[in-house]
Formats: sequence, C-alpha cells, structure tokens
Amino acid sequence: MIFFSSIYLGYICFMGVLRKTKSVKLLLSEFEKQSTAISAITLIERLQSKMNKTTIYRVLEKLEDDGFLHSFLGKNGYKWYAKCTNCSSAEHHDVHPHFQCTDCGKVDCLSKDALIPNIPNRKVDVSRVVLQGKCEDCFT
Amino acid sequence: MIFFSSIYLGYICFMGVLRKTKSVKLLLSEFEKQSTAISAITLIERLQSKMNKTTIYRVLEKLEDDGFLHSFLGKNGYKWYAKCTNCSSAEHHDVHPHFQCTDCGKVDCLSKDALIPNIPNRKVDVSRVVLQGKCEDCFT
DNA sequence: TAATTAACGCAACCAAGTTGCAATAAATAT
DNA sequence: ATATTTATTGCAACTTGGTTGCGTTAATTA
Ligand SMILES: [Mn+2]
Ligand SMILES: [Mn+2]
Ligand SMILES: [Zn+2]
Ligand SMILES: [Zn+2]
Repeated sequence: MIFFSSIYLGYICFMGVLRKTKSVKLLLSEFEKQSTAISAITLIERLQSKMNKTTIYRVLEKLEDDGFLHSFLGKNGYKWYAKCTNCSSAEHHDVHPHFQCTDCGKVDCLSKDALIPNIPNRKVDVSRVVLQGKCEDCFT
Repeated sequence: MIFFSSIYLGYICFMGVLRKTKSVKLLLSEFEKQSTAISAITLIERLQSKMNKTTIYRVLEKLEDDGFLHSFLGKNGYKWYAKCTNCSSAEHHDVHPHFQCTDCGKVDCLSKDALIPNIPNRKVDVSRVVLQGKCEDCFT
C-alpha cells in the first residue's frame, strides 16, 4: 500500500514517498548554503562523519527523481548535483550547460539559451555540455 | 639518448618515439576500418584475445599524445577515442562536440561550428559537449 | 504506544582505469 | 647476420567511484 506525505523543509515542498530523515535534511542543507553544483565525492568528504556514503548516493538519487536536484558528469566523469528550478518528479525541464573552473574547481549552471543548436538529420534528446575554463573570480 | 624514426602505416605518418609494434598496428587498423569513435571498453572487448587491456590503454594514450587520436568522455563517463584531422604532438586543434545515438550507441564527431558561444565574464578553455539522441540511421 | 515499512549502516562487491616490474621484441649499432 | 639497447608488453595487484544485499533502525501512521 502506497501512502503520500507532504514534506515541508524550509520553503521547499515535496510530494512523494520521501521521509524527512536526518540524512535528507543534512544533504538538503548543503544545497541551501551553496548555490553552485556539488560533486558526490565532495559531499561524501563533508558528511562522512554524519552518514554513510551509500546513503548519500541513495538520497541524492531520490532527490533527483523528485525533481529537486539534477545531475551531470563533470571533468573526470565524476557525478555532480545542483538544485533544479521548477522541476518535479513528473518532468525535468532544466537541461542546460555547466561551467567548471579549472582553477578553483567550482561548477555552476549556465542559462539554457547557451545551448547547442540542432544538428541536421539527427534528433537531439539530451545535450550534456561541460565547459571548462576560468570563472569570474579566477579570471580577473 | 633520444632517437627519432618515421613510421609509415598506410597513408599515416608519425614523427616521434613510437615503435611500429603489433599492438600499435592492431589498434590503428580498428580506426582505419571504422570512421566513428570507439570506446576503450569496446576496443578491449574486440582485441582481448590479441593484446592486454593495459597495453590498449597505454597505446591509446600514446596515439593521443602523438596527435593521431583525440579522446573524450561518453555517456557513462567512459573513455572514447576518435581519429584526429591535422593534429600533431605539438597541438590538438580539433576541439568539437560529439553525438552519441541513444539507439545504436554509435558516436561521431560533429563539425567545430556547432560549438558553444562564449560565456560573459568567463574564459572558456575546454568545451566538452556530448549530445545524445537518434542518429541518421535510427531516426528515420 | 504499537505496527508498518522506508531508510540506514555495513561489508562485500563491481568495473573502468592505473601502476610496478620482470620478460619480450622492435630498432639500432657492430 | 648478431649483439646491444631500451621501448613496449603481459601479468597481477591495486585504486576508486559507485552499487548491491541484507539485517537493523527510525520516521510515519493507526
Ligand atoms: Mn545545472
Ligand atoms: Mn571527435
Ligand atoms: Zn574559479
Ligand atoms: Zn543510431
């Protein structure tokens, strides 16, 4: 039997089978205090005294399913996560490029309109774009 | 003491410390008979009876250093290789997007002019673009 | 407060890619 | 042709980001 619960965490609202556990709150708070993307590896480093890495991967996956986070692969094929804007479990509509600074390692989401144009004779579904270079802070 | 040798394999010419070994010839022939990109995993599968996977990774790395192949990370963070055009050990000037078919898995290089525009306040050095969707064959 | 079951911790596992080292085989010198 | 040099190879062991199975714990509901 499936049951639904509304979970309010600050100003965020989820609909779905997601419990307001200590782990969920801890992970969410990381994305509250930081607006840029965070790699799974970094989260494991930061939270390893407070929760198991298996739990981290599992909660991240669930938060992505729920449309609160989106994921992508960074520089070395490592997994990164960042907050969604206006996504739900029904649909992720925030496919956009990401920028990683080769100096400080910071990753942020770029606006959608920096997307690749369509390719002739092919139907583009997903566009995984990772730009690398110097960010605002490290450039000047 | 360093020595130089010109190695001619078909119409391809290398300058550098690269021996015309059985392994090098085998790997090169794979890129001769196929114009699309090939993943390291696929090459290991295909050639495992003929050479060790360590050798495959090492030869691929060397061919990339020599400007004959370029590499990029595909769908699951796996390493892919494709032929360069007019690159050398001195400089790789073939940064371009890649297209992977979600149906048949084929990956090919796209033309340079499909590149991302510049981003304000940031200096873009590398642009790793992997588009996914249906290729010509699988689309129609 | 008790019952239900999603979520957790742990340990073992998986797989792509790397490393150290002794053996081998291209290329060069004689 | 043969000996010498040393880049390259095979093998086994390792590294590491991420996954899986399962018994226990704790969030939610009755
Ligand atoms: Mn993003
Ligand atoms: Mn290419
Ligand atoms: Zn930076
Ligand atoms: Zn296809």
